[in-house]
Amino acid sequence: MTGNVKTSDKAPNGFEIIPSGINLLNEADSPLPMDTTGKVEAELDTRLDSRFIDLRKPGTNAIFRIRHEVLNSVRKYLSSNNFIETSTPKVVATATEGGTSLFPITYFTTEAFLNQSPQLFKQILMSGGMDRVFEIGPIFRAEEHDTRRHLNEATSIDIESSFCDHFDVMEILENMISNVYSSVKQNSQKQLDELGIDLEIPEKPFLKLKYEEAIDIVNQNSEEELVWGDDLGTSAEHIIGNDVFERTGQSHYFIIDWPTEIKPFYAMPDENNPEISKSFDLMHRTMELASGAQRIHHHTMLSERIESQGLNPDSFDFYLDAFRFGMPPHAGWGIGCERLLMTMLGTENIRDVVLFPRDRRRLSP
RNA sequence: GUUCGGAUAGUGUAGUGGCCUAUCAUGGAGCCCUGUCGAGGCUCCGACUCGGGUUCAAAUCCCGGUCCGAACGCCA
Repeated sequence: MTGNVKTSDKAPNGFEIIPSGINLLNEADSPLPMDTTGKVEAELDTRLDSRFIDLRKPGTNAIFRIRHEVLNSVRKYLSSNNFIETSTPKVVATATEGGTSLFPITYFTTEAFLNQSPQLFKQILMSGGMDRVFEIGPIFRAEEHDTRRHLNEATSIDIESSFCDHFDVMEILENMISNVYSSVKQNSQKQLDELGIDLEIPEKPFLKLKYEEAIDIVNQNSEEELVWGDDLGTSAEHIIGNDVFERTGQSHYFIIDWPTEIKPFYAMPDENNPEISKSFDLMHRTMELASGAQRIHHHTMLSERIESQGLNPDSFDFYLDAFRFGMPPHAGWGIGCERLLMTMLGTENIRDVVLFPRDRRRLSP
């Protein structure tokens, strides 16, 4: 449309165009798959089937502009703290950590898998003298989970840093989270307004709750009878999250001092008490956001840990070799980008913050 | 994977055996009105997830399939 733009008190936006010409660029079919004006809600499933229309709604659009701001501020923050961005393979020969199921694919004539985490590769880089690295990329999990907070393809923000322990990287993590919140508040206020969100920046430092304290909270506040060594289930996470929130008014906190047995093989056992590992989870009141640890940097110890978790060290040669020629002590973490966004914006479903989510039932669009 | 719940116009919904040739909103088509609003008024259009069963009678009850949601499990 061409014409003169005039200010007008009566126009909803404060201005209007007095047209002198209209040129039809392309016609739209009718009816539309859903309403874009906010008069009639559409269910998530309907919206995802027609993302191209859904994205025309200001609220949906705002989410993805904020997502950009989150990733942009993560890159800026980590870069300015001497981390360099890396890209590691998503097509891999073996399971990363053994725990979760992987998607098998055909790679020419052999079987390969989609990677569940850049973990092993970023550790290899530590041996190569790339002292501080980060990666933002897709991870794939073949778990048949069916919840509001799981995806089969997610975006992971990962760091690894040499000459650091778990406390050092926890500090980087909480600083980064705080920085992301500030950046979004500063640069995406229009989008936050569109979503009706008054963003509160989490207070630092985040509470550090010991695993054994977390267990006590659950046992005191519920019917559950957890014993040392048990993993924390969903309802336990909620009980702990609510307890922390009531006491501190904060949604973010760390759980530290996890039993070595329930953490991945590469987590460093505590020197004074090997039953406990130098690992942590970053929790939000509603769910787990990140996990990290100081890593084992001794070849022999690592090889033994792989074996004791029922895995075959031979299939980890490509990884273990990096520990034989001078691996510095190092630590790192990985945080789910979608969970970070979801908890920040308070969306009901993680699929709300992914353009084209992949879950157990959805492979298209 | 387990348990529970659901599926009605393009979209979101009402309807728990006969009053359903199925409600309302939004949308579309048309007419009227109108400096502004999600403009308004009127007319019309458009749907019971699929298959089987019960019954004189099924959107409604029963069985199975498909799809969807929630909690849990698993995990980030």
